[in-house]
Amino acid sequence: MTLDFYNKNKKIHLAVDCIIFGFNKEELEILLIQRDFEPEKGKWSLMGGFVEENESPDDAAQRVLKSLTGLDHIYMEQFAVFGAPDREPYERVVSLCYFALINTEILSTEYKARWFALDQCPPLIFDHNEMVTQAHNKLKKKAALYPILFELLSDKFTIPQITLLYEAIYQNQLDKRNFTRKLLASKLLIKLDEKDKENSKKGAYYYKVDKSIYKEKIMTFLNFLPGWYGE
Amino acid sequence: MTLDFYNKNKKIHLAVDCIIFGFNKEELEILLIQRDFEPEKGKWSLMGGFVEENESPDDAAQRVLKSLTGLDHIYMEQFAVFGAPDREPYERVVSLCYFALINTEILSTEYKARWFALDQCPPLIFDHNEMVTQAHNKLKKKAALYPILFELLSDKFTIPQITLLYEAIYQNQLDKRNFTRKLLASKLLIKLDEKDKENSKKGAYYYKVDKSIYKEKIMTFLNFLPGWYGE
DNA sequence: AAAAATAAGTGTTAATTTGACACTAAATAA
DNA sequence: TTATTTAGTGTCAAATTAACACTTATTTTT
Repeated sequence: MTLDFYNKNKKIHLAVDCIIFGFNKEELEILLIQRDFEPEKGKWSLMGGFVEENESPDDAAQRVLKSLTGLDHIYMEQFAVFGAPDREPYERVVSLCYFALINTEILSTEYKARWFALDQCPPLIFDHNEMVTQAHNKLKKKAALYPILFELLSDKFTIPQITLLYEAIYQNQLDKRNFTRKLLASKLLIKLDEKDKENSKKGAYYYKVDKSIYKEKIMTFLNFLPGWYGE
Repeated sequence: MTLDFYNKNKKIHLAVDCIIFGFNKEELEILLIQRDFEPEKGKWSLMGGFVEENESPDDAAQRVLKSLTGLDHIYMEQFAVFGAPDREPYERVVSLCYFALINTEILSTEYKARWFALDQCPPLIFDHNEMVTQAHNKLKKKAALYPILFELLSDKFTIPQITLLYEAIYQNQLDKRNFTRKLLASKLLIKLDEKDKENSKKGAYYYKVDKSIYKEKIMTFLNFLPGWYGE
């Protein structure tokens, strides 16, 4: 069945781009690849690729990310569409943008993707720098409203670690006492017996997320940061 | 310049769909059209159409909405992508979804689009019902966090009116005194001398948004509703 | 002209949450 | 044993929240 309705429309290249933020104890980083193919060979860019015939955009994002970085089963959120007719100089491509935040350690060194400090991000191809800026803004908002960040850290983490993560995202200092109080008030954290002794002499207790109440409690996290609500 | 890189990719039909919520004194409504063209002729659907060669998706959404409803310069937000390979049975189409909230009164009767109470939305083509659900969830979240709703009402409005709007969106009762207090605490509202006498004997004062401080104050609206944060 | 009806508008209080503030505790290294 | 380092904790005043019901202005009815 071929309908005139569809035939009259010109199809468009559809792509996905992945903005992967990384955190590992100190600062917020971003994952980039140096293109070893034309066009724009040799330049830095986000991980991107076309949506294939029989996959959804979400699947395409997963596939592209895995093929370029080896990262598998990363939960990415689709957050923007870049679709200006002339955004790529060669042919028209509409790009669906996804972002995620992961622990930098889980990246295998076999792949050519490289971490950059967010504030030292090099010039990227096309409109990719703008994509990074928008993704960072989205991340700030998300972090203020949802405890997603717990999921994105490893399955266990210390309070000093999560504090540093929030400080990295917002590029600001947080009051340790007040922040800890809010964290614990959520009742989402379960204290483990184990301590992380790598980062201090005293050692900090590990916590994990209480998944059983996670879904219902998700909303108690509003106002998570004092006066910091993103954008 | 034709690059192998692009040639290897199969292009895809790209469409936009517009979810337009309407409010007018009482309940939340949704704008739909009955298709007078194939495929799915005669069925109810959202306002949709393809992205053309030389327009951005945002422009396409504006054009499609205007052509089907006459509505012009409506600020719509792109909030989701529906892209499962088989979401339309005829050919593959990836749809970019936009939503907005407007006053039902501004719709001209010359067009065939029709308002439905949100809770009496008929079955729609393809995955359009799911699009409506997702847009409604997004609207709830937005309304809790931003004072956008003021912009979507007419340029002047009464406090009882805006209270009803929030109640319609959240399908819940709000405490009039507490809600009024929060509204005024934002200092975003300027009281006018004029009263709306249509809806009560006593009459309710009109207010308008103080645009001069609107931008900076936008964030003071967080926690606008008691315990209601959407999703 | 008085009374009834309707929706607008307003205040108090107790409980909770916030943000500002600095010391003690635990472990290791010197 | 002393010094060093980072984890972990408590108080208080101020602000915000949510629960609560009566008065006011106007029109309609009698």
